[in-house]
Amino acid sequence: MSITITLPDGSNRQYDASTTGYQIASDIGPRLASAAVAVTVDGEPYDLHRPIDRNASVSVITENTEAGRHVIRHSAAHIMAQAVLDLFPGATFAIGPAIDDGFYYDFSVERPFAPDDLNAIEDRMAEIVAADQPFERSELSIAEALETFADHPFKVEIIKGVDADEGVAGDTVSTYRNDGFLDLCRGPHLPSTGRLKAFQLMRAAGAYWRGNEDNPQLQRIYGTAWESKKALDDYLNMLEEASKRDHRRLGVDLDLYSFPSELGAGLAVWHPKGGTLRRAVEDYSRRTHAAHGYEHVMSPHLAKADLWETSGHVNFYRDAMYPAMELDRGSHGKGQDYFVKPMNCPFHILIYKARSRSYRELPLRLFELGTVYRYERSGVLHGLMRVRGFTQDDSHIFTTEEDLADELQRLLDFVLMVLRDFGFDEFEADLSTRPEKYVGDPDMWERAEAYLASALETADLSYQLAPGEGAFYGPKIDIHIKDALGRRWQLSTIQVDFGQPENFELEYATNENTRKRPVMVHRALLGSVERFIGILVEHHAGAFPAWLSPVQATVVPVADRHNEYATAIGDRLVEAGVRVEVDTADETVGEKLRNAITQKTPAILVVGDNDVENKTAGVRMRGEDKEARGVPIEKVIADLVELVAPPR
RNA sequence: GCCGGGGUAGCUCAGGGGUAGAGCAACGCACUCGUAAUGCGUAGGUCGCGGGUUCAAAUCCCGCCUCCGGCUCCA
Repeated sequence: MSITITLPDGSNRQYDASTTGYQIASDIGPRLASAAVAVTVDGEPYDLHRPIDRNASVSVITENTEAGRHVIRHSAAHIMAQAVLDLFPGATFAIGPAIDDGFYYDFSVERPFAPDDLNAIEDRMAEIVAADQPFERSELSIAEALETFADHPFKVEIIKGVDADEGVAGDTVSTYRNDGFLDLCRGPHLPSTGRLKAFQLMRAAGAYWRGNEDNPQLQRIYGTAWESKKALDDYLNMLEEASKRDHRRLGVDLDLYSFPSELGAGLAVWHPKGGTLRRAVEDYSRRTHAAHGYEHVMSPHLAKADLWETSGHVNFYRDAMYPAMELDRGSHGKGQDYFVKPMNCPFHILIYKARSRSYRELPLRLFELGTVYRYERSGVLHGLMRVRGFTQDDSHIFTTEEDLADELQRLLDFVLMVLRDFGFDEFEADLSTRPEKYVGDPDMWERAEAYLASALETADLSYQLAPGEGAFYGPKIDIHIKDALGRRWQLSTIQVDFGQPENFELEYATNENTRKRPVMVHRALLGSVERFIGILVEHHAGAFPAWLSPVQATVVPVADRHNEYATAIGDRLVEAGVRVEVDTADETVGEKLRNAITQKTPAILVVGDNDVENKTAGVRMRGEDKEARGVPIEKVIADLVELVAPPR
């Protein structure tokens, strides 16, 4: 019997009903055949050697694509599990998917894996790869599978689970066998273990079964696998580059901030240079908000428990709040509980409520660089990226529902402008819609979701829908940026809130002198200033755009006798608004230059005899290894003034 | 919080029951130098904190703090 195979280019080929993806790939070309790791048949992933027995559209998955690497990594996970089960008698295995950049597998073992164990496992994996064992697919009924995996309780749970997605489809499950190792798996897999060309185990860690702390903790091993040794090396180099850019390391090298253990976990102090950087960021934020119709407000760090009860935080957010402090306790009576603020919104609401509001003053945009404190569990703290006290560029917009669409559009334009000004130009957005538990009118929700979507479309921002992921009080947009290493960070968030205006009974007077309830929008552009600066440091690898650099220019005198001239130039630059250092250290030019380069100073001015005589300087810009000699000092100053100008 | 690995000079790290080590940084002296490390010298440590074992603890044991990698959550 003959079947018709349709290829992605629309062409058709005739085959026997027992053909395989490998056969088809080979007919197209030998190079494709050797790069192929699997195929899709009418969109469904198939092993290369799994027979295709019907008319279908087939496309070949090659090893150098994300889909291809997914297959490679999934097979690598199997081979690792096989090695672990070989080496650790009594071990049982749970789940082992491919993930971004690699794979992991979770095991239940008698003792946690030690670093040396990973080497042994890697060696065993290499043997399995060398043996080039074919992966063989077969299908079992649920009953057969339960019997087959009776010794592996986590597999049994997966087989029984209706929602589980690991190889479960209808009445049967598929398994893959290579040599003596059998795993429950949906596939597809590489044709054989020998096709795993480049892999490395990365680390072991504890992980809860299904990510739930109430479940037993398993031992997870992370690995990475690639289509070639070169691709693996590139990835390892990227990790190396990332660790060189680590904001915690650069924080020390560039003297920006530190995390003294005397302070406590998750708390940072800002050194003068970090303080300067942070002030540049915050000044920019204040300036641009003022220019975009925001009014600056300020609020204290504490408020009475009553306020947090009205706002719902005590009910919904208490886990992340610091415990209450009882103040003003009299000699017999009970005092008043106060909470440190985890959010700024209730304060801004109180400002709104301070007097009656008219439709004429809406949208009212209240802005604050508000420092909030959230209790984060000790294990999750991470440099500036995850701290226990941080400052949000926070704003609450009070608007009529009629103005909401326009306001969201303006807001999104503003967000993108700000992120671009800091050097980010790749964005992705998530639109999170109404969850099962929600407050407010469903029609209003739908309208707000539509406004958010249309704002995204008008801004030409690609976005993913996250159905049901909105907060209970309103839908939201989250904006992610991609940094210089291609990593994705969530920065901005725009959240519509139907709940708080209700909680606080907010109103405004309409043009007909009736009372209506405003809609609130919570939004933060940089998110947390601390975290944002951590991301900036890593994105720019510490070589900040000149307007953000703590030191924008360093003046290097060639010898002692040029110190006076160098200092005079420094004074001129300070007057012109440039952040400058004059390096009069008793060192060679080479050493002083090296220090300034290591500190990633945007501009270095070297001055010697010729410069003193001619009122010039040698100018060496960051990233260039050729300098300009004898530049007239007036031009140097004018150029630097231009260089350090903020984007707006 | 849980699992694993760490904490020795400002930084990066070696050492491992019996007088605490290196490189860089710092400080001093000499050198006065034209685009990525001048030379010589000096100083610097309750070996994270507390308790225990021991004639003796940085080293072994216990507890705590803190950092790193994960789990979970999010700015």
